[in-house]
Amino acid sequence: MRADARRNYDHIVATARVVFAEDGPEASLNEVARRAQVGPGTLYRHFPTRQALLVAVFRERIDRLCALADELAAEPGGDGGAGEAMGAGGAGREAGEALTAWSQALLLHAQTDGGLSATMGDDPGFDCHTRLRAAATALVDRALRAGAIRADVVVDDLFQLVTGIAMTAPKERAEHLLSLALGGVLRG
Amino acid sequence: MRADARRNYDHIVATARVVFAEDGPEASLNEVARRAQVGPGTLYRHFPTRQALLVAVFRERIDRLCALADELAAEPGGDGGAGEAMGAGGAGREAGEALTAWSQALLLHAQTDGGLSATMGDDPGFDCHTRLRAAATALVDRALRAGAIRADVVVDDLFQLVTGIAMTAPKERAEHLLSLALGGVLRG
DNA sequence: ACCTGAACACCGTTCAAGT
DNA sequence: ACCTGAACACCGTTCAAGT
Repeated sequence: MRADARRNYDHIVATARVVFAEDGPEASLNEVARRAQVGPGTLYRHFPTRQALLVAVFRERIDRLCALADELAAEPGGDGGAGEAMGAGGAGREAGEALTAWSQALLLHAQTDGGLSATMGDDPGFDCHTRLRAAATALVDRALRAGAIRADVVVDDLFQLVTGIAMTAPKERAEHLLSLALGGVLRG
Repeated sequence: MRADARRNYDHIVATARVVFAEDGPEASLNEVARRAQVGPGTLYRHFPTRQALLVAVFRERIDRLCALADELAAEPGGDGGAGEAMGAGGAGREAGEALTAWSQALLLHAQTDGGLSATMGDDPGFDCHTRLRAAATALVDRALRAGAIRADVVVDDLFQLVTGIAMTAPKERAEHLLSLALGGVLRG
């Protein structure tokens, strides 16, 4: 990558971060190009779709979310064995708490600066949604094995509840709504 | 209202119903005007905002939802008295079932032809959201008095959960998600 | 190789001119 | 009193022409 191209790329991402924060994820791409002082063609060369630009802007945050999921999944108290299928033991409680904690982090991300848009639409090459889904799967599976959540819950349920709440609820109510929704997901 | 104006009005609504069903609630208003064979100015004269047009298209459906809420709220088994605050009695169960049934109807409406958009944004003069909210309040209050739902639940929680699910979940999964979410709302 | 920016087809919205 | 449709300022996106 040539030096001027690299500079343009970085400058576009930095500008887009500001513009998305101001105007939301539907912000005008021409406006981004204008403020980054490049032609619209240059923006489209680097980021052929809006998704691609959103992903570039939110990449770090998504990395952090994946890392958090990995940490939480690696904690002790994972499996509870067959005898603990009803989730009465401490392992079930910890698995449920880990899932709750991660859901809260995902909700916070989705609510901040339109992080949701970057996270959801699938995108060849990076595919945030798939990565987050994989990270979350470990947590959900562990909770299922420990009997901490309803047996008919799947990973996508978690995503759809969290993203739905992020889209509709005012910021102050979102946590409360998540606690309601998780109340139906968790057991006991 | 002059005869030709009335005819234009009706024709615009009928055309919009088709176009919204085809292209979703973000469909081009110029396209609606074109297909209704009126100038864009005529459309804007009758419907100063997109909301106003959406409301006109979905008015009947919203009326039906309000009527359903009224019926369900008028059913027997409403209050359980102070002694039944833990929701153990049949009245609590019925109040919970009524709330569940109405939530399912609201979900169905929100999922069909972008009914959500018409329902939500507030709109002086008709204000679907306010009307639906009032209708739902009776059901939620009754459920609260009967102890059928968590004490910290408010009407808006119900709306935000249902609309969030309608926005994010694929049609086939929506009912399952609603059952999860209501599992956290309901008691027992 | 990469950038530029004029150009295209659209959008929502308005408003002078008509009937 | 109501309708018309050209016009305006925008949008996303493309692509010949430049360096």
